[in-house]
Amino acid sequence: MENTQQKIELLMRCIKALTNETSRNPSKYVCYKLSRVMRKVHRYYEGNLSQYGITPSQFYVLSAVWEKDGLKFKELAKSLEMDGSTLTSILDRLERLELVERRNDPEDRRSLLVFLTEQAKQQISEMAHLAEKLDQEIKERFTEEEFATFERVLEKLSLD
Amino acid sequence: MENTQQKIELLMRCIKALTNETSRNPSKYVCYKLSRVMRKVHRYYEGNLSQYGITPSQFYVLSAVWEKDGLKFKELAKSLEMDGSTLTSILDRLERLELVERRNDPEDRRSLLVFLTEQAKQQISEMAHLAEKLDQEIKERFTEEEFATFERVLEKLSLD
DNA sequence: ATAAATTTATTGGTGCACAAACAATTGAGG
DNA sequence: CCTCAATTGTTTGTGCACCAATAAATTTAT
Repeated sequence: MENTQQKIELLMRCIKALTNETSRNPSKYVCYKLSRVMRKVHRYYEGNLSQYGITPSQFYVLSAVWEKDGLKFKELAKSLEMDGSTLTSILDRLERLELVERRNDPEDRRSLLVFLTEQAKQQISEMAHLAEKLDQEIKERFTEEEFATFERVLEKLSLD
Repeated sequence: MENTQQKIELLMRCIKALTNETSRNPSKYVCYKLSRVMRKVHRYYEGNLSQYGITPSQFYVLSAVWEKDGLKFKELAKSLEMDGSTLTSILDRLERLELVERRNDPEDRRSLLVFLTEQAKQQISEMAHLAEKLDQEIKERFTEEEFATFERVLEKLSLD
């Protein structure tokens, strides 16, 4: 009887530990989990993209410009949900790498338009291919349904 | 007949757009989705934790020290999977805020031990309570099974 | 038409995140 | 011992990410 009681207590402690209900460890927080995983995946992309001399964030910007060449700075920032000042600094680096070009908007002198350089146009599809491969590697580790749920939750969280 | 053909083409384009198979938009990449959501959730935590004058990362460090007071710098960095130099700068700020204290390790003069201050001990449980509330708000938006799958995928990604 | 409000991109400042170089200390092998 | 290798934490440098303040241009209101 006592033995049973002890077993029950042990099991309850296990459950609490597993569900992190009373733990003080930060790994119980959604935000912490997200940032940890994001950093890990980011480093993985980073290590692979480094052969092109660019970072993941720079790659996202290039992809967005690739999708719509010559779009406005403002639209670019909006589509990437990125603060304008962050985009400014990324464009500075991409321009120094001669992958991107800023041109004046003939219709609004406050605004500016962003274009890929010829060099970037030649490289970007190869970069995208690499990124897709990395994605595939990640997805392979899960069932389709599992990963679909994962992405659905991400999608829902990115709204609001 | 032609009409049917057109419909099929339209539907196929829809499916491609939905599955992002051929899209150049960066939002198709797992890494991009992760970082976007992470930033969003991070900002949400940040806005709430700001009443205590700390950032999410600082909160994670405080929580980890709260869990095990006086642990070694090295162990702390390892448990948070955080680069040593990052932890150094966070501890600098937490020490300036008088929430944390660095002490020499009597057993190894290279090593140092990290402690919460009295002030931090008084505040940390309230902070943790807030963070749990924020987590709860996020989880409420999904079914239990959905979120469990989400966390399981995160967990699996954070390994290896 | 002109002053005021709004929009657009940049700058400056803070706080991560990480790699590389470094100084101090400890451990191991000769 | 004593040198050489390994470990520990900090510093330095780069790249985001975001806020607040700014300057230039445009729009609105009067």
